[in-house]
Amino acid sequence: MSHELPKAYDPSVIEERWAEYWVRERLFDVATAEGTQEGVRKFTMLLPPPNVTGRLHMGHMLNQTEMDILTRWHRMSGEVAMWVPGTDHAGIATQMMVERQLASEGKKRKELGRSAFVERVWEWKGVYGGAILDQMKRLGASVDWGREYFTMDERLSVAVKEAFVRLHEQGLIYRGAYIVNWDPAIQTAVSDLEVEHEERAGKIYHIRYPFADGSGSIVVATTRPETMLGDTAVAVNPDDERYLAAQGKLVRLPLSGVNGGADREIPILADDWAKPEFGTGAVKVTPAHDPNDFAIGQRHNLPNLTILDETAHVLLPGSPYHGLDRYAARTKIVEDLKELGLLVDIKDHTLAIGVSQRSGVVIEPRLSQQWFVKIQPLADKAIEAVDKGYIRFTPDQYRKTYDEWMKNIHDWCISRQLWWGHRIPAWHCSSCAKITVARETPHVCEHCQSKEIVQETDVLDTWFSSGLLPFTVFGWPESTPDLAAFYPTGLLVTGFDILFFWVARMIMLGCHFMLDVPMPDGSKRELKDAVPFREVYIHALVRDADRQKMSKTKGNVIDPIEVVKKYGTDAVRFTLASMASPGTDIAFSEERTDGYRAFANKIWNAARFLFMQVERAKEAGYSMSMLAVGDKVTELPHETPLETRWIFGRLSAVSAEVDHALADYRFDEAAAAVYQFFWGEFCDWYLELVKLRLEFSEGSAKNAATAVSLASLVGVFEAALRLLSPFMPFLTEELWNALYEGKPPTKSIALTRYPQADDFPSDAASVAAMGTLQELIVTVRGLRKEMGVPEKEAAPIQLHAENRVLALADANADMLARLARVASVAFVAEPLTGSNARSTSGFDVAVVYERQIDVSAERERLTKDLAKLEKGLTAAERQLGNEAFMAKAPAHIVEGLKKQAAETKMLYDKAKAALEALPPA
RNA sequence: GGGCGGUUAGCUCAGUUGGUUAGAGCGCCUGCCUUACAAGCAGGAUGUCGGGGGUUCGAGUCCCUCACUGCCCA
Repeated sequence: MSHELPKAYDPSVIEERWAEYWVRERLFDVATAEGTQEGVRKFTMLLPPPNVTGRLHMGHMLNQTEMDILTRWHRMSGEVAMWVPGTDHAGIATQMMVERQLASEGKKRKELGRSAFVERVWEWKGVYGGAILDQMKRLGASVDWGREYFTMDERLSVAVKEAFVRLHEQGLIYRGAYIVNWDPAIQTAVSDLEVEHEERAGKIYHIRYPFADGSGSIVVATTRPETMLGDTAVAVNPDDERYLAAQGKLVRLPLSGVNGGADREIPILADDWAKPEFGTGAVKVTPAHDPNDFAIGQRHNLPNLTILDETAHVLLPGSPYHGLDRYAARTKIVEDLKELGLLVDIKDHTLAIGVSQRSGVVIEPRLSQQWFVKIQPLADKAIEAVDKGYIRFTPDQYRKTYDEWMKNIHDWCISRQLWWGHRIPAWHCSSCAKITVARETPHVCEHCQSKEIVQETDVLDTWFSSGLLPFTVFGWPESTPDLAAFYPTGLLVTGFDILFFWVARMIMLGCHFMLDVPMPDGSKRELKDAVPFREVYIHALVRDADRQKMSKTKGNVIDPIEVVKKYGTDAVRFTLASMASPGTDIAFSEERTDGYRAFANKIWNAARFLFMQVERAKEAGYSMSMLAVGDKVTELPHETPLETRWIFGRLSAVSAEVDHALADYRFDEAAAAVYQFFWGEFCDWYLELVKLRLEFSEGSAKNAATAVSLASLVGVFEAALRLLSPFMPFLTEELWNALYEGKPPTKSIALTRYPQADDFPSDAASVAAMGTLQELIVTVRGLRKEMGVPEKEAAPIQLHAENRVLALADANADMLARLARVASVAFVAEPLTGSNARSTSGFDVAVVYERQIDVSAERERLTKDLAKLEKGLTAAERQLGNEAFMAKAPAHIVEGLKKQAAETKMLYDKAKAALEALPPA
């Protein structure tokens, strides 16, 4: 403690040092052995793997702050706390990133070829892929770096392959031609979840299709005229009387002729899908380019005519539209229809359009061969797991959201037409056209033994591998000690945006695969132990200070690293924690962060003060020894002054409060409790009061009260640092180490014990007595201010109260003198009601000071007070006069109200007397 | 179209199973360079709890309804 601390806290000079130290010393790595010990409590959690191409954003920082607070809290509470980090190979994003890089060199992916391209991606990953985890390291996330993974790691790839093969063997994976969401920019299928629905202003076109027999025509309505080239029918509702005669007829499809040939003829059929009230009531059916039309096509055995290629250009050799982009084709087709007199009408229409979340282009529904997971059997177990309470959601409302989604789930398209990702372990045979799915690369077709086999070119959806992580990170399919020790994990903390993408899929896949893995003791695993995690905490969105969603286009994105540079990691963490009330979005404001930087500075200065005192004490001959880590303070020597008994009592209560709040994921309440204690009680009151005891000037005698005060000051501060540590790990690490003069009992404050309520003596009488003194001090301060007593001038007071209070004031006259500049206390028998007096429920107090009374201000204050008191009194009396209330309300409520009414009456009378005593205006 | 949430001080938000006269931080106003801290100290002002109706001895809290607003799904 001999070193000097700078006057103001500068996080930038300490944070990087500690961040590096924590990683270098491997402080948060967990050995498997620790997790397998009998009776040891475990807290295990997976980091939602950030995208390997990503940079840390505010959402990550919130997510990681919450996880780090919880992990540090559990760790300090004596549990084996393991938080596993890793990154996701992010198939589409990474491939796009590298393609962009290639483009800048004038190269194309397809020119490079698959294996060279994949090699290139690995190179890219090696150079840039660690960025986001480096950012995490800098922010001090207390993760187990020894267990860091990447979803494309060899061992995880083996697991992915195994999962695929097993699902296939179980008949839960199939391949087929279905309409999928096709991204024409990236040229791959994407899942339903990767499509965002937007409302856009568009048009609806009414087009006349002439009957083939020349007997008339029918008008269809469509928002996508260009797809008419692929029409294979027109549908009308079977009950639509307008079209009864038309059913069964053929129409000649305009513009459909190729190479100058005749237009195709297609049937008019009846199908419920056609809604009479929509458009003209007749719809064109394009099975290969619309999911609903595809379903109609299935019902009526229509041919599927693909007329758009993988890039959404017309694919119809011989047609004048061949090669045109979908929108160019639309323009031209509309023009041509107009010319032919077949365009009946164009109306404005708001259409719901699917946009690829990845590339931003409009999704083109496309018929293609894809791989799917038959999801219902998995979903059934996933529903049961949550339904039976094996997995608990916080906030609880997400349980419903989850349930809704899970009950309306569709088969999952898991194939992607990409090169970067886990390649599907299936081989196509060119001899018999059958497919061989295998763990090891096969040499021959398993059906016909032909050697003409070639591996499937598609890769798996990235979420397929992420969904397996809760068990693959621990070694599945091998039965490893880690898997036995750490599965299921305890908690998952994430945002609602990936509830379906990831959370739901982990639950489905975990429940499915882990049910087959026996328990560590060899018994059969049940669903409750097959779940990937027991709790899910879903946090809100971080918005900007104006509650706007952050977006690159709006330009209101806050870079957490920038804010951290400006205010320090601890201040940003504290801001996020203090605003993280479950279910409420966070409006991130720098003003707030500035406030928490001030909090950090406050603590820093409290430490400076404390170190200063310890120095002086040493010079005065006091010896100081720190408590051993984890030692409880069970009882205090009888010389212990009131304020020290009080602060220990408060410390005990706050420890309990923080513990409860964190157990309920109430980061906001926990942060507020620590903040209020540290600043509002420890700094504002305790430090000021303890100054009374720390008299080290020459000539003052050594005494027990000083010794115990000094030891308590240091002890309470040390414990408070531990209490704060999960929220502000950097500041507390620095000060805690300073406290031990570079010889700390453990390698980090993060490895000490979290303060528990019964670690400290809690004396209710002292806490109550301090409460009375605080009220007295605050009241006197207020009076003095009002009366214009100069700040530095001491003034006598008069006090009227019961003996208990008088005795307290008498015994603690030094406190009153120090904190309220009380020169002397006179005890008076009569109630005090003058304009220099104030009354509380416990006492009347008057400040004795000659002054110019601001009569009008005083009258205003008293009149306001009186009105408030009268209102309260009326309400209370009405209640007490209410027989029903007296009869039905519980006794303690009635008692409380009676007591309160009496107090209010007393205060009312006094205020009234004071008002009447004022000289007339 | 279906579902879920929100509306409390100037701003951002708390408010436990209904229980006494609704809180915090920031901001605002006033006075202080009080030897840890001006990133500070002390004092102060600020609310028809979105509107209406109901249940109850008692409603910010429960129910109905309306308005506004956000999100998810189709």
